[in-house]
Amino acid sequence: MLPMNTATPQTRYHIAEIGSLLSDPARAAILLALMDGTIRPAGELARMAGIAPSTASAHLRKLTDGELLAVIDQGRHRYYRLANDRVAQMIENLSVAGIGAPASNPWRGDPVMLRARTCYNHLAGALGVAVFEKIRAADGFALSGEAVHLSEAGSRRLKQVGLLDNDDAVDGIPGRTCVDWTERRFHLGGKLGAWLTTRLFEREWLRRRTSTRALTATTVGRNGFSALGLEWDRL
Amino acid sequence: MLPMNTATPQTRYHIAEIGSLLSDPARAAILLALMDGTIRPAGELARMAGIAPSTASAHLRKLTDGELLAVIDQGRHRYYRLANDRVAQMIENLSVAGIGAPASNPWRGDPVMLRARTCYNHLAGALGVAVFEKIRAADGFALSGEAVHLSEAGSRRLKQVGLLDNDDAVDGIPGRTCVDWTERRFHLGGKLGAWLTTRLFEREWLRRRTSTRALTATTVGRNGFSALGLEWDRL
DNA sequence: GCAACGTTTCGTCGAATGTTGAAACATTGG
DNA sequence: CCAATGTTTCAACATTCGACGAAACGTTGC
Repeated sequence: MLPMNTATPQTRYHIAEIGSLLSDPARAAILLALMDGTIRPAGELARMAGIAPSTASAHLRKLTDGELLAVIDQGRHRYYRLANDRVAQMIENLSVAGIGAPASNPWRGDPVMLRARTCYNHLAGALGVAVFEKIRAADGFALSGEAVHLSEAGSRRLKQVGLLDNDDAVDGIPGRTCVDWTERRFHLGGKLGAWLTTRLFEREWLRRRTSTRALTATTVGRNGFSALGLEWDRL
Repeated sequence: MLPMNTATPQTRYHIAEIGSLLSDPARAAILLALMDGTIRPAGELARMAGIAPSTASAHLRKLTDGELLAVIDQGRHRYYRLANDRVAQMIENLSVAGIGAPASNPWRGDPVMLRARTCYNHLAGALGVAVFEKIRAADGFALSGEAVHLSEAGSRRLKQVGLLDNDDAVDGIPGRTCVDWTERRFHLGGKLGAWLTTRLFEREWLRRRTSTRALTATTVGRNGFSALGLEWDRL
């Protein structure tokens, strides 16, 4: 046997391992079902993937062993979730490249998804990117590498538009920059991103569309974003 | 059977299909071998992956059918290459998330790779991002979406530092913004990125390290980058 | 305790996939 | 035209992997 490429000794197995986890439609369905950041029990995931509970159990075991999923024990239920937002990002990226007509890609075609959607547990799409940019433009973020923290100015800005109260403690919440695959720019991820997104739901700025990751802005939200310098209708 | 998730009808199969292609170590090795943008004949890829030519042929067929690879017929040789830089990017992204200790990720640990490397056929890493930023800061790019073209000012800047000649016709070459996974910023991809990178090799600013995608700057290159406002040693 | 419920384990079946050598096909160069 | 070289096809084999039902395991609530 002639000498082979030794430059990437373990990476190939690493890639193959992740590929194996993604190579099954049932597992893909499970991952996609959790892409909105929800936490779901095994039986429900089985139903959503269209397979028997026992089959799902095997798949879930593989996915957790592979550290793509994490599990939360709660009595006779076992709730599964994506291990972290990197996994979500990876999956979002995956379906963009490669096979088939670009039309088969939901993010290429669906303007509703392009405008505003959740990526794992935080805001993505044109709106996600725009919000990130507006806050950053106001020096609202302390950035170092991919780490993000809300600055003094950022807190002030959020209070101005009514998204932050005086007794909220968000200074310490760590965020991360997250690449928005449709916009090819950054949006806010990490715990800070999740917090802000939760707040947008609480304050009723945004509402989830049924059975999609797409989001719509309420009238309150439109006004709020407008106060941030963003016009929903122009996104 | 209870109702299942109909929100993503075909995406799951799409993901599973790409996952299947990545799920084999031999195929992963083939893809990794082409990650530096090289074009290689089937036999060589077989050798690099450590498999028989007949086996490699089967894998290559799958990869081309899946549009992850493209093939260039040239006499009795068939040269394979990555289908496009999206595929390269997807693979680079893949190995970041998921299984195993982060230490097993080459881009996390290797400072040489972090500083300058090729992504498919163009420049990436800290240098790639910095070059993109410097040219952009000088209004050197016409940006629209992910499309990039070199502007008047950009041509002028490149001529100043000796990377562009008067008889070069680069106005029409289409570039694309490409997300740099280690830096979490943009660098220049597409045909324009490939052109610039080729030019950097031609002018001997950069040299490939043996058997890696990592790059080193020559003395000429250091001076050149310095003229662009970049200090190689500070990257 | 006991019944109901959710989840996992186990055994088995069938389909899909990777592997190879030998043979066929294609191209080049004498 | 023929030999050498590179690539693909073919047939056969071994292995892996997903699917399911039945049974075991664990938890909750009466």
